[in-house]
Amino acid sequence: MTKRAELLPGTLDMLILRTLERGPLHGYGIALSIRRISEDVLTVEEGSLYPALQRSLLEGWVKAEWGKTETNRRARFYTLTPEGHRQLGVEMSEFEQMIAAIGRVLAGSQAG
Amino acid sequence: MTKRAELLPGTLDMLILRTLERGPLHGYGIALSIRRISEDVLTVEEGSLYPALQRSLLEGWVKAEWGKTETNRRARFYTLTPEGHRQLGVEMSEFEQMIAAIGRVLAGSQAG
DNA sequence: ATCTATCCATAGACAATCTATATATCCGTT
DNA sequence: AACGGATATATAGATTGTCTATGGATAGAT
Repeated sequence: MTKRAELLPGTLDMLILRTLERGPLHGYGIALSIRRISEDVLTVEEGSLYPALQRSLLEGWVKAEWGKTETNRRARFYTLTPEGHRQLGVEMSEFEQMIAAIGRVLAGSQAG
Repeated sequence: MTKRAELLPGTLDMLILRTLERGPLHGYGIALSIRRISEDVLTVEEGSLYPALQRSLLEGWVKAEWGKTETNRRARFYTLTPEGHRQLGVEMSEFEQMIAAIGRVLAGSQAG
């Protein structure tokens, strides 16, 4: 059976940063948010999420602090930094350029 | 320096199959075609291209035979099989579904 | 004859994702 | 009080895909 990817590789950091642009959130909440807004198309596995958050911390795109959720659970809240905001802009514009280019290659059989 | 990807990972097979849907072509020609149609945004490196073609051969999505180019050069021409055509349809529809989902996350409009 | 562009192909490095696992807590149910 | 399910973080290891680097071959132009 063909294994269906849960995520388009190379887009996870962008999705996380965009999610955090709406406000600080903990890891689990980020994963839920992406899944819900994507209407269950995009599933972020823990094994992808936490390494990605570590990368973003190292890059200075997010900062983290421990806190409590609304339901009184211990969780680590991530906040977008100004660098992260800038990075998101870069990634979104590169992504859109690529999608447009892919669209040009794909166009022809279904575009009409 | 930030390393810019030449290609959105996970899309190469689809781009190759779609290129071959227009007619048989050799590897080098596939790379040139993708680069030109994408207006230099997408660059397919040899180290990505040939392994991808080998995968597609093994999967039965393409078949290959040696021939000559218009300029009298020895080249291996790849042709899309019916299986490859079907596979392309699957990959394009999954891709579009993902792009739509990513678009929802990036746009931030919650569907209700 | 030498250079450039065309053409195929592989090995190894590297990065990103997924699978699997471990730990821990809160809360409702039995 | 014990249990299970949902919440929550995190890492190790496997897998996959792409890129870098390299090698070889040939046609045509200088």
